[in-house]
This record gives sequence, structure tokens and C-alpha cells, in this order.
Amino acid sequence: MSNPADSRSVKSTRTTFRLIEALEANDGARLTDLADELGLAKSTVHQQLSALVDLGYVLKEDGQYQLGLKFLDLGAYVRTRKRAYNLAEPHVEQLATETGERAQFMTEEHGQAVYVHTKQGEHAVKADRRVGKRRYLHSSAGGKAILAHFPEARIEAVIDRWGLPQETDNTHATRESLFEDLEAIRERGYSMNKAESISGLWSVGVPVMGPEGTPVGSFSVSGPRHRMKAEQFHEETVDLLLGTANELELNIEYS
Amino acid sequence: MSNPADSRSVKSTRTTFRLIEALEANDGARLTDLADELGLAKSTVHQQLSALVDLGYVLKEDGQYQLGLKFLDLGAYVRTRKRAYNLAEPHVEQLATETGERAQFMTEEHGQAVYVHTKQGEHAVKADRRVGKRRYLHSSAGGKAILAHFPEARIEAVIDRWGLPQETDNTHATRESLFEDLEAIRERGYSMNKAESISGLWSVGVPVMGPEGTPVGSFSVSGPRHRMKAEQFHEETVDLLLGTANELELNIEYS
DNA sequence: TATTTTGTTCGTCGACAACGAACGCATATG
DNA sequence: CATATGCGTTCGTTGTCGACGAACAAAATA
Repeated sequence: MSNPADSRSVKSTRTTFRLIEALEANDGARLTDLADELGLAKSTVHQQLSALVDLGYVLKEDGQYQLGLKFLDLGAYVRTRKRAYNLAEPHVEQLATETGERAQFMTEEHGQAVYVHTKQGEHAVKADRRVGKRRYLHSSAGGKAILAHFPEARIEAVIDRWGLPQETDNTHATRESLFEDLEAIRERGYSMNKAESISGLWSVGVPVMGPEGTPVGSFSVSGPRHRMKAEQFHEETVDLLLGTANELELNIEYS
Repeated sequence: MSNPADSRSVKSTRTTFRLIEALEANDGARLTDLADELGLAKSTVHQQLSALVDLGYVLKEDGQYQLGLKFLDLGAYVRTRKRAYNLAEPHVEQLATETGERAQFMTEEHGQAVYVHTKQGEHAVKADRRVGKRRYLHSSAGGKAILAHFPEARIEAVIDRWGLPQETDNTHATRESLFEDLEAIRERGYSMNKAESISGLWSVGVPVMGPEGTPVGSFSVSGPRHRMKAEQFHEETVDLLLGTANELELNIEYS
């Protein structure tokens, strides 16, 4: 569970993925830069990269090492691993077209929320919310919708693991305010994010519950404060989201 | 370049990815099964998997080890790495809606064709053509469209590397027949796949050329023989594809 | 032509990947 | 209720190979 200096072994696996993540973060890199950045000998990096090239996961493109499309296969696989993920996709598209805003389906992993499907509607605001990106559960509408339906011990575990990082002035700063919010979410059935992660950006989220009573994910819609705040739009969106989640829940159970 | 017994080193990286690929192929697996399948000691597999779990790339889900959504992040990254890939996506969607068939954008990597974007239209036939899947260049419309515009040496290198695996009776079996086809593709500007990979499935493909004169990918449309064969549909589809490719080429160069 | 900076090859060494055996913990089977 | 079988996990040991530094090659810069 603890990140640094973990248990027994497997340093080389760690360096392998440190390399891969560095290639992603830098959008490709040259050998020497990688060695400097990771504090490894050039020859070590060379050796590792050559192996990854042989395996087809990395390729050299005009002097830069780059991640290859083999990762696309793995990514597409994990995205289709659970039936709920597949079934959610068309719903996200529909949410985006019907609201005109940005719609997304998230799920929880390792105590964080992960975007599994995103789609921008006609007027959607640009935001760095690419598929695969992770968010904290306490500062996103989709995350809170999920978190609210975890058993209390699990909520505590999530906070213990990740804390409550402040992203804007509106981010929940204390457990008390977060727990109050979660209680309200359970009562009314949907969550709200009022600029708790990005200034001016509001979102509404609803959980998608699995057959065993634990949430399998959440739908959410995000847009600029002034549009999301409008009463009629808000109500319509909430209804739309609740209906969508309900549809998916039925699809998951019977089909 | 040679797969087995490669050069110096890096056995553990290889086993790491063998594990990952086995988890993908088996759609999750238990420890003992993995150890048996890969011929490793249980303790070794346990050690490696624990490391991957710590790193967040693998998770344990009711007794099964499964690949985690961290791979989705890497997959989404490589899919957006080149601008051409991003720009191609809406075109694929449009192709699918306009033709009603299955449309796809592929690119070449390691001498194979990889699906980067796929979309099924209204009447699209089901086929296992998920994003990230690889095809041979000689037996797919999109692949041949790319292959035709490689310099001859590179074509030879591809055939040397991968051979000409037969998928149906119509797959090109000899270099001569393949080269004839490629010549025809260059002349008329588009490629055809007449049930060369799946019986009854026809496809049309066009290359997308990069600024340096090498193909960066291809668009293709696939459907059942009887529909794709109809003269009017064929001509319309070819025009549509050629126009789409041309648009993308302009977008890549100026924007 | 020198000089710097890159990627690559190679010999050496100590850490650690891989092993086998033993343990704990379930779920079957008598 | 014992007994047995299967699983995942822990642990000591060993030989391999990951990591290093230095030397080389190749390309870019001066």
C-alpha cells in the first residue's frame, strides 16, 4: 500500500514503467534526457528501451523514443472489459448531444475516479478530461456520486489514502463538509460540483449502481456555471441523468 | 528484429509483458493458472503481479487478477499522439453514418496495420475489429492502401517479416499477385478487399498521405459483398473516401 | 579540423528475479 | 468432524541479469 520502498523486490518492473510513464509525460524523449530525468545510467536506459522496442511497445521515431500503439490494444481491452463500460458508451454520446455540454462516464479504481467515456456536446467547454485521466473522488461530480454510495469504512479509506487535495477555493477541505455533501447526495440522488475542481465549471453527476448494491460508475454532465445554474436546464439535466443511469442499471442486470 | 533469444538481456521486462498479455488474452486469470501457462514458479508470478498491483496496473477482482484502467490512460495517450489520429476520428464517424457500414482509420506500425478509429454504421456487420487490433497489410483494404505507397524495399521488408498468411481462399498468396494489386491500387487511387480476410466481407480503402509523401494511415469502409458490390454504392463510397482522405491531408498540412 | 553531444557496445559486479519448499486458509470429500 | 485438495502467500537460497562506468562511434556544432 505504501508507495515508496515497497516490500520485497521488483525494482526492474518499476523502472520499466517509470520509463514508460516518462515517455508519456514528455510526449516522447531522447535517450540521454530520459537517463537524466530518471537518474539512471545511459546504458541502462538503452538496454531497457531496446527490450521495449523488441517487444513492440516502444518505437524510435526520428530520433525520439515514443510509445507505440500496442498500448492502444491494452487500453481498448480494459475499456471493454466490463459490460457496464460498453453499455455506457452510447448513453454518454446521447447525453452530450441532448445537453450540448460535456458528458462522461467514470468508474472508480484505486480510490480515484477514471474517465472511461467522454464526449463533448455542441457547446462543450474545453477541458483536459481525456479518457483514462484520473480525478479525485471528492472533487468531481462523478466521483462524489460514486463515493456517496460506498460503505463508510471505504470512504474513510479513500480519504486516508488520497487526502483532500484543494483544487479551487470550493473544494471540500474537511471531512465534515464532505460527509454532509455525501449525505445530501444520497438523499436527493445526484451530486453537484460547483467549481470544486475548475473555476467556473459546474457539473451534475448520478451513480450507476450494480446488482450487489455497490456503484459501478457514474454519469455526469459538465458546463459553464451560467448555463448549468439555470433552473430549467438544471432540472432537465438531472432528470435526463437519472433516467440514463436507470436505463443502464437495467441493461446491466438483464441482457 | 528476431523475436526469440534476443540480444543482451532484459528477461524480466519480457516476463512482465508476457504476464500482461496473458491477462489480456485470458480476460483475467488466477495466479496458479498464469504460472502454469507461462511455465514460471508460482512465487515468481506472485512477486511480479504484486509489483504490478502496487504500481496500479493490475488489480485483484474477486479472486482474479485483471488489467487495470491505467492502461486506458496509456492507450488514450498513444491514440492522440499524432495529430492525424485526432483529426481522423470525426471523419470515421461521418463515413459510418453516411455509408451505414463499418468505417475505420488505420495506421502502420511494425509492418502491420493497426485500427486507430472504428465506427459501425447503421447496417454494419459485426466483426472483431476493435481499436488497437492488428491486421496484416496484405490482406486488408486499409493495409493495402498504405502498403501500395511504400517504397519497394519497404514492401519487401514487410513481406519478409510477416510473410503472406492465408486468411481465406482470396488472400494474396504470391508476391506477384500482391504486387499486381498494389500497382492497380496506385493507378486508380483506392484499394479493394474482396473477401481476402473474412468470407463474404468486402472493403474499400484509400491512403492518407503525409506531407513527406509517405502514407500516414488509411480510411476504409467494410460491408457485406452484396451491398459493397452494387455499382452505384461502390462509386459513391470511393468518391466519399477519396474526398475524406483529401480533406484530412489538407487538415494535417495546414492547421 | 577540433569539440561537444548524441547513441551504442562491452566488461564487471552486486542486487534481485526466479526458484522450491513450507505455511495458512479456504472449500471439498471422506 | 477429521482428511484431503486446491489455492495464494511467505521465506531462504542461488545464479542470473539489471545497472553501472568507461570506452567507442557517429553526428551535430563550432
